[in-house]
Amino acid sequence: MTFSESLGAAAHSNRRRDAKREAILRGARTVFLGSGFEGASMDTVAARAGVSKMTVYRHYGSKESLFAGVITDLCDHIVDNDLVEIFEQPPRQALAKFAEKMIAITFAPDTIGLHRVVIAESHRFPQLGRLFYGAGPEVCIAALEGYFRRTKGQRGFKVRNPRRSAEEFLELLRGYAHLRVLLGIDKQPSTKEIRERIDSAIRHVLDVGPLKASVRKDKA
Amino acid sequence: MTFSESLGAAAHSNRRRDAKREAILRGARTVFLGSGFEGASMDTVAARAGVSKMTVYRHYGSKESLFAGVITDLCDHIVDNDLVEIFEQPPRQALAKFAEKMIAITFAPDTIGLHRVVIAESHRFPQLGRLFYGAGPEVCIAALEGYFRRTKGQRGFKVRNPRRSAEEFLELLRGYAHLRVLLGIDKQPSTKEIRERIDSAIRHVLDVGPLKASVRKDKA
DNA sequence: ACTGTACGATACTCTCCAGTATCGTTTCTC
DNA sequence: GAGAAACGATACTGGAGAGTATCGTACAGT
Repeated sequence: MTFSESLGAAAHSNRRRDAKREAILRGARTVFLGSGFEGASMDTVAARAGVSKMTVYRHYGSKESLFAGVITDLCDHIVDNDLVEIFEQPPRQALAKFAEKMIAITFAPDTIGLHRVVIAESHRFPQLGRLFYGAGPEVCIAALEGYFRRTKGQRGFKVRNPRRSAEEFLELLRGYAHLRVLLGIDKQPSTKEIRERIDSAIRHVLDVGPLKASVRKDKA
Repeated sequence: MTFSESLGAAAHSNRRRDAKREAILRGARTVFLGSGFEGASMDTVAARAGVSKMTVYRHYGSKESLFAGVITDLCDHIVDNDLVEIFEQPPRQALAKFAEKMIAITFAPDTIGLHRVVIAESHRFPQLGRLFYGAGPEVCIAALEGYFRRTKGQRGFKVRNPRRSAEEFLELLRGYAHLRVLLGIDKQPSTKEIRERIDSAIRHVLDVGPLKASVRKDKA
């Protein structure tokens, strides 16, 4: 929810205006994520949104403002589903499920584009860097950290510092596969690599038996 | 493009010309890393290099060509020292030394700027993404992979797949600290975080004996 | 000293693009 | 159905920046 939206749009519930605003946002999203801030032109945005350029400027006073609106909107929807309920199952399944969710979010085309453009423009818009990190990575890290904190002391966990382990789990998940996608070298990581990464991440925080045979909670 | 130019310049060793070319490259490096490709202007580059704009165009025929030259030159010098001799010591010291080296390279301002700009422009210049990855991360991964391969079977190593372990070691090293710097949130990781990351990375690939914090006596 | 090549300075062209102005038309609200 | 707000189309301004032209000057090698 953007400030101007929650104010101006809620005051008068103009259906037509909101639809246009949404169209502008969608068009601008495509263009900005594809061409970056400098590379995008307002004419292209207007054309892509199927809207007159004047309409764009009636809604967003400047290119900067529109860009900020696009990024803010995207950041609001990076992690839409709540991650808490995932953890209501045995550790291995919980972490595996969480990992799959993380992979799906991280490598979603919009997330990749957002990632790229925010890194590129973090000089011009320093606040957007913080916004993105807080709405994306930080949310995921915090969710996992909370889980580790709740399960602290339970057998089977190799967690000493919940915060550290949460970061490390997610770092092993994305790793260089993420960079390769950001650089356009790979389009997506292979399913094999995803499987291996999930396995490694879980092994890093859980005491997994030497082989596939999962050792249940017996005494040591 | 770059190849023909570098040949032509080497054919006649004109000292003055080479000095100018070097100055242009230095100036362009600063401007491009600071403002990105679109954000940089050729006038600024010329001024920064202390050179006429015409001179810039006599050396590099276009902005694209100059940009490619800058990135190529930077990629040639990401990992300048040879990493092999580092490994000629006991595993822990070897890995610790290697890790410090990697941290220093990864978080060097020029590397950060290069990273940022290559990610940003990987659409416009797809080959530069591959060039960067091959000259930076890939070199480091391969060096560590080679070490793991040579020490295969030795006691103390938790390496099953040398390639995977090499990637994971480096991923734990940079992790979100790297992203935070790329986003301009942090200027550099703290020395404490660096220490912890090196420790985690080594623990991930080495069987480290139970140290101080291993015994859980806190939090009932 | 001589000649060719590289450099500097300035001014110029051309294109692209952000943002504005105008005004007629559509659509929502009451 | 009337009035108000929003939209569309088009043309415009002003500025920034890539790349060029010209010509006079500085420097290298013989």
